[in-house]
Amino acid sequence: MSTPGVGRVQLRIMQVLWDRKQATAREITAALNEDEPIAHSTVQTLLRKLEAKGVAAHKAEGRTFLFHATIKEQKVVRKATRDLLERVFDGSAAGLVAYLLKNERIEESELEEIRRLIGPKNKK
Amino acid sequence: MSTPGVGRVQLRIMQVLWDRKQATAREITAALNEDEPIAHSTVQTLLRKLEAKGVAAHKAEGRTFLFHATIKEQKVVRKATRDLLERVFDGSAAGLVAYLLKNERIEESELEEIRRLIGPKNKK
DNA sequence: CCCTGTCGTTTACCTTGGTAAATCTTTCCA
DNA sequence: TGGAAAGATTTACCAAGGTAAACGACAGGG
Repeated sequence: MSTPGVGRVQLRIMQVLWDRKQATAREITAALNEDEPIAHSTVQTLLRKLEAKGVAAHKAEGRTFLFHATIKEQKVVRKATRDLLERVFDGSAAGLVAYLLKNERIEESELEEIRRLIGPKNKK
Repeated sequence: MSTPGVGRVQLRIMQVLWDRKQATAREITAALNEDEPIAHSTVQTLLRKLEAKGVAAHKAEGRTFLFHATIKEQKVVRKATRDLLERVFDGSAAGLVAYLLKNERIEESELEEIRRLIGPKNKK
């Protein structure tokens, strides 16, 4: 299976799991509520859906469940990025990079790092 | 209204409209079918949905409709990119650029263009 | 011992995107 | 002139994502 897609809120849940390695539903709800209101039952429903698609799992810790991610963040990042690339930039990573450089503000310190990543012009 | 989101296929339809300035439903169906099979009625349904959300419109040309986009491609590109940025890269354009440079193949000729866009290191 | 709060589970909607057949309508040619 | 072809419109599903109340089970305090 080719990395299932996760929705917006589902992703936020996954991010909590990646951050903390493991967390109870309650903890996740608390974490998400720092940004936007969401009912605990909603979080539980989403956790189920995440487990159903195999990207998260849980083990019982007494009466409560401890959830953890079963897929690497890298995979999800890759899929999300590839999606944008395919849909909007005709598959061209360079096109997206160019777009970002032209249209989004980037700090000089960050540009520095980017220059480093590209490396010097190597003449062929 | 803050630029409505358009789905995968809806976006492909919009891309045809941006390309050709205007097109009939038939022409759009034909264009999409070059890549993947899709029923004409599906295209028509989607065109309606696009009109409903105000990103496309039509004028009658005899018995048939001529559709055209009513929103700039730039807007949709921006929204889609911002979405990925917010959801996955914590809003950091530099983070996404770095990710792309590290994980996606980019041609040397394209790198050249990217270097140009960044500009030379200006020492502080 | 029982009541209440906390767990997880079940059930129920709503929206959006996608897919497409069925149907109404008009045109035009055989 | 009558019916097929081609438009548009209506109607119908299905899946996914999100939202959340309702419900059943249980542990722990008073």
